[in-house]
Amino acid sequence: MSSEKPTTRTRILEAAWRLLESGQAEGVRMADIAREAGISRQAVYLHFPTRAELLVATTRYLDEAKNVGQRLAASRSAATGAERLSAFIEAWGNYIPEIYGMAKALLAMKNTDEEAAAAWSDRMQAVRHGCEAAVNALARDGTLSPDRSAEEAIDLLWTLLSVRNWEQLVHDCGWSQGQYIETMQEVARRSLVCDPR
Amino acid sequence: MSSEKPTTRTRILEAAWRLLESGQAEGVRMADIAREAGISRQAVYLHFPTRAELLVATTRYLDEAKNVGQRLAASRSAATGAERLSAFIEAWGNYIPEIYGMAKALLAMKNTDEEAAAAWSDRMQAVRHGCEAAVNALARDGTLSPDRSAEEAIDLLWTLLSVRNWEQLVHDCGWSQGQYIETMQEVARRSLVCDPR
DNA sequence: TTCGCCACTTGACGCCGTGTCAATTGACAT
DNA sequence: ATGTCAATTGACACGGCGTCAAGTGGCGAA
Repeated sequence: MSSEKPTTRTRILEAAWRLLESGQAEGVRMADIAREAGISRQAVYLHFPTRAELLVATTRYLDEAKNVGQRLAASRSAATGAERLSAFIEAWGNYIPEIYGMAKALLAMKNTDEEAAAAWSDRMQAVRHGCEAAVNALARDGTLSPDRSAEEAIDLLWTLLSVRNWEQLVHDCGWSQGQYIETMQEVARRSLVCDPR
Repeated sequence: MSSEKPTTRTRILEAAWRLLESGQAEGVRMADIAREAGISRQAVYLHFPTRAELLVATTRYLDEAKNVGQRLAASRSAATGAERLSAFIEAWGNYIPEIYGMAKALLAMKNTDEEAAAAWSDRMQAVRHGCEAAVNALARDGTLSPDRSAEEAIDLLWTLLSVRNWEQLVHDCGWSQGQYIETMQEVARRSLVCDPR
């Protein structure tokens, strides 16, 4: 349905991806993407009506290429709820840096663009479902901390794992990726698991 | 040095404040502020060279009016480190909603404007110092969790208390302010205090 | 009173980035 | 040869920010 030839459309998506990934996010204009794709600025508009839709399409393209679904699926096979929680944090946490450029651009557009906001919210709901699954696994085991409702636990975990938090710890505070993962796992365990082993 | 007459400058600052506070942040243009202040758009430029500087001046004005320093000082008088941590989280957490409009605007500008980025970073460093003081108090008591260096503990607390996290929990997840404060206190306690009472 | 200063006004303009439009080119298919 | 379709070139409108220049009106000093 969608993968036969190295089309212009694809070249645009890859150009956008390349620029966003290794990039000052905000500084990626339509003209830049066009140049990177070796195409005129107007040609981009032949394929994507607005900048927002191009960004959204790029996220989808990325998700496909990077195969998020499959990665997060790994956490589903964990035996206990606590293990599942850790596996999920590791899977998602290691995915963040790969989508960070995109995320930053989308997050910036979110303020002004309805569509970008919807797209971002959609992606984040997917993460939230992962959080929900992890919390449910804990609840099933009876190891979910009793201090919080399941709903609150999900909200909390989801917030803890936000891209912004990753950005602040890894970029602003200079944490390593490993440090980030381990700490998040531990904070989550201590905050959500009733007898944090 | 700065408070004698209800000057135009002040009216501008108050107009900006009013709009940002009860507002769609991003939708606050120079022209809007001017109109709100009952002044021509150009007159604003007679007092503030750029939008960024106006926003920065507005934060300063707000800080003065709301008296952050004094509020955070309260947490300094707590007896134990753990109490100090809780008091600090409460003080800062309750301050966030009052500056949220400003914060949002500044945060949005941060992407593109050097000066806004610096101003925001400056404000956030102040919060970080509060975090540092709380962590140091724990360390002095010997109740700082041994799993983390003091530096890491500060980074973690600072991140936990970010405006973005407040926004996500209170606005996106619909938490009440009380729910937010209590949960943050508990997560911080469990993550940073060695024998979380 | 008159002059000059100063804050402010009005209105126009340039810059930049997004998005639109129209006219043209060139390849490929039939 | 002709039609189609992707892409090109170049121009333009719009919205925001910031600048510039030429007023206007009020108030204090001479």
